[in-house]
Parts: sequence; structure tokens; C-alpha cells
Amino acid sequence: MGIAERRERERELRRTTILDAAEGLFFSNGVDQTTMDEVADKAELSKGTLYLYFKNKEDLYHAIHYRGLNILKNMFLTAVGEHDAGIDKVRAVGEAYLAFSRKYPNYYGAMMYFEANNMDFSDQATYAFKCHEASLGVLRIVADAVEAGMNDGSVRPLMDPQLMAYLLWGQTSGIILIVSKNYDHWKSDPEHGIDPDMLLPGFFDFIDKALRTKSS
Amino acid sequence: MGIAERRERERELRRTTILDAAEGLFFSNGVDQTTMDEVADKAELSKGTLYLYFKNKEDLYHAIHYRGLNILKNMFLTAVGEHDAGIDKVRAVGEAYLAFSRKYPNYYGAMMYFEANNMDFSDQATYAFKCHEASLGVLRIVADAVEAGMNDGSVRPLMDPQLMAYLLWGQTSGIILIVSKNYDHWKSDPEHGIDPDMLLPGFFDFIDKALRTKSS
DNA sequence: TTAGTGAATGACTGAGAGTCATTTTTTTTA
DNA sequence: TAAAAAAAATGACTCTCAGTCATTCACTAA
Repeated sequence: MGIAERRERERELRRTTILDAAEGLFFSNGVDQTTMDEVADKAELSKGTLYLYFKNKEDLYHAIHYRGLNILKNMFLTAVGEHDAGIDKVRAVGEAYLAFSRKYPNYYGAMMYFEANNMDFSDQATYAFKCHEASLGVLRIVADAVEAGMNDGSVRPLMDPQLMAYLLWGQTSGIILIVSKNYDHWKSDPEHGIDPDMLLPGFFDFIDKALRTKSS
Repeated sequence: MGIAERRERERELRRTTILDAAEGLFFSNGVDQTTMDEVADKAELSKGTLYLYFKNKEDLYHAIHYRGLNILKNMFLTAVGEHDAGIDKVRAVGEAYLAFSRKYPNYYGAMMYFEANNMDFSDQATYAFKCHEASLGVLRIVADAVEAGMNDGSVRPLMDPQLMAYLLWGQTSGIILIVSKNYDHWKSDPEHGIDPDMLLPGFFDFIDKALRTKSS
């Protein structure tokens, strides 16, 4: 009776092998520049096998995206766990998001790619759907931090916590995206007077000031 | 001697014909679901001709993006022209951005697509490059509004105007993206308590409060 | 009228995603 | 242990489609 379990384990292993191969190629050469034949080669499997584990090329990319979301989720959970006051949790989450975009630029790139394109989540058997659910999970961490802050009196109860989480998420994503796009350019060309390393801390201070209660 | 000029006019006309055809198909069926043969058919031209006017399919999509950027630019210029105080110009630009995303969701979609993907601007003969320049032009309108506000004393001189323009742009883009993605969902499912039509005005108020000087 | 130039054509090529009949491997049954 | 059944893997093949290029067509100038 251990056979079904071992099968499942082996199946999971194959899936990981394929994902590792795809990730390496996608991240170093770009998704469009990578063929499924190349992925199969690198995974030492035939092309047909890839399609036993993933619906299609996009699904494969979504699966990588899903990995990134799990990393992000854990970084958020760690960040939240390191602070007591809600307002501090909120800020820590923002900083964790920035750290994520720096440490895993390729996962971050995948996130942005899917964020900007309206995906079809109707088929629950796809990684697109799993990513959708995972995103909601990540957002809930933010909303919980906001809510905790409103409950402990450290965050101004300006609006519904869920709503505020969306607002914070959107703003922060937007700014991180801009900074990450222009980082090298701004760094190498200091005549603009824009120091990209100052921008995000400044933004976090700004948000902090807007949300934090006087008493906190 | 008017021949060269007429040629140029006709060339411009052809380009417009192709763009109109592509835009219709791209916007109603999606870029990936549209073939260049279909575009050629709709434009009543042969496929080869498309490639006399646009480098490739992506360039064609960039050209449509470029149209959108010009519309946005004009909306921004109008918005800025309707107000005197810098802070009011800034807010009007934000509201114009929102109006743009509502009125031209497909142009807006193209913008998001290119914003999230790192494009190659090295070839100055592509529409990608023209879009890059146009984006900078649009951003300069924002920066000018901010600077005007700092000069007339209506906007707090918290940081370099250009920098603040980037910050505002990033935040606003991020939030508009989120709202536009979830608009229908939130509208149709009011149990969340999130009214998407309240979210953006609330955000603009928030920014207004953060930037506006007491005396203004 | 004719030579020359620029524009347009569409059949063709190459690339690559996805399929499926066949083979190989593993498990179950007798 | 051998045969049958089931599961997994294969890779040659198909089909779609972006992009090309030798050829044709239309217009202009000599």
C-alpha cells in the first residue's frame, strides 16, 4: 500500500525536476526565448512528458510564479511575526516586499507579468488558479496586519482593513516596479539627483506617518 | 514637387489603416489570438505590406500603445490647464489618469503590459523607443505640476519634484491597476463591503491631504 | 514610349507548441 | 515465475503562424 504514496512522491519529484529546468532557462534566457524542447533536454525528459505534468508552457510559468508567491508569503509571515504593534507589522510587510523584489528579481518579474495581464482563473486545475488563491492569501496577511493595528490602536481606522490592504498593496507594487525598472539607470546616471536607495525608505516613512496614530 | 509630400501623406494613411485594423482585432480578440494574416485581411492589404510599415507584430502593438500615450498626454495637458494652483493640477492629473483607464481600458491595458515588461529601447527606429520617450513626456507633465505647486506654495516641498512625480505615478498606477482588475468582481459581489467607485476618490483625498500645504 | 523607382504581393520557410500512436517500465494477477 | 494489465514515457509528427523575398504592379521622369 505504500506504492501509491511512493508514486505520488516520485511524481512530485519529476514535477520539481521539470520546474527547476524551466526556471533556470526562463530566468536566464527569458520565457519567450526558451523552447519546450530545451526545457525537456535540460530536465533529461522527452517533451511529451512535460505535458503530462503541466498543461502548457504558460502553466509551467505559472507554476514558477506559484513558487515565488510561496516565498513571498513566508517572507511576509516572518516579517509580521517579528513585530508586536500592528503598524510595525504593516511597515515590515512593505519592507519585506521590497526585499523580495531585490532578492528574487525573476520571481518578482513573473509576479508583475501576471499582475499586469488579466488571467483566466476559471479552470481550477491550472497553476493560474492556484496563483490566484495564493495571491489572495498573501493579501490577507497584509489585511490582518492592518486589522491588528486598528485593534491595538496603532493604525488609524481610516477605512476597512481589507480595503486599506489593497490600497497599500497597489501603491507599494507600483513604486517598487518603477524603482526596479529604473534602478540601474538612476544608479549609473546620478545627475538626475535621484537615489533609488532613498526612494523606497522615504515612501515607507511617508506611509508610516499617514497611518500611525499619535499615541503609538 | 508635391509628389514626395503626397507620397508621405499616403504612407501615413496606409499606416493608419493598418493600425486601425490591428487595434480592432487586438482589442476585441487579444493580441495573441490575432494573426498577422487577419490584420492584413482586415486592412485589405497583403501580409508583406504590414512589414513595410511595422518592424514586427510587437512593434505594431507598440504603435497602438503610442496612440494611447498621446491620448493620455493630451488628457493630462487639459487637466493641468484647467487649474491654477499646483496642488490642484496634481490632483487633476491623477483624476485624468483614472478617467483614461476607464474610457480607454484597452489602451490602458497596453500601457500596463509594457510597463510590467522590460522593453528594449535601444533601437531608436522602433515604436518601443517612441513609447519610451512619450512616457517620459507624460511624466514630465506630472513633474511640472508638482514643481509648479512647490513654487506657488501649494505643495509641500518634501522632495525633488521629479522624484515625487515618479512616486505619485507609481502609486497611482498600482492602485488603478488593482481596481481595474477587480472592478467587476467587487461591483457584482458587494458582500466584501468594497465599493470600487469610492476607492480612488479616497486615495486622491489621501494624497491631497499629504501634499497640500496648510495655507493652501 | 520606355526605363527606372518605389510599393505591394503572396507563396514559401523555419520555428516551435502541442499531440498521440507506440514503446518501455512497473504492478498486478494467475 | 510468466502473462496480463496499467501507468509512464517517448519522439516523430502536425499545424499554426511570424516573418521573408523573388516577383509583379503602379507610377514617374526622361
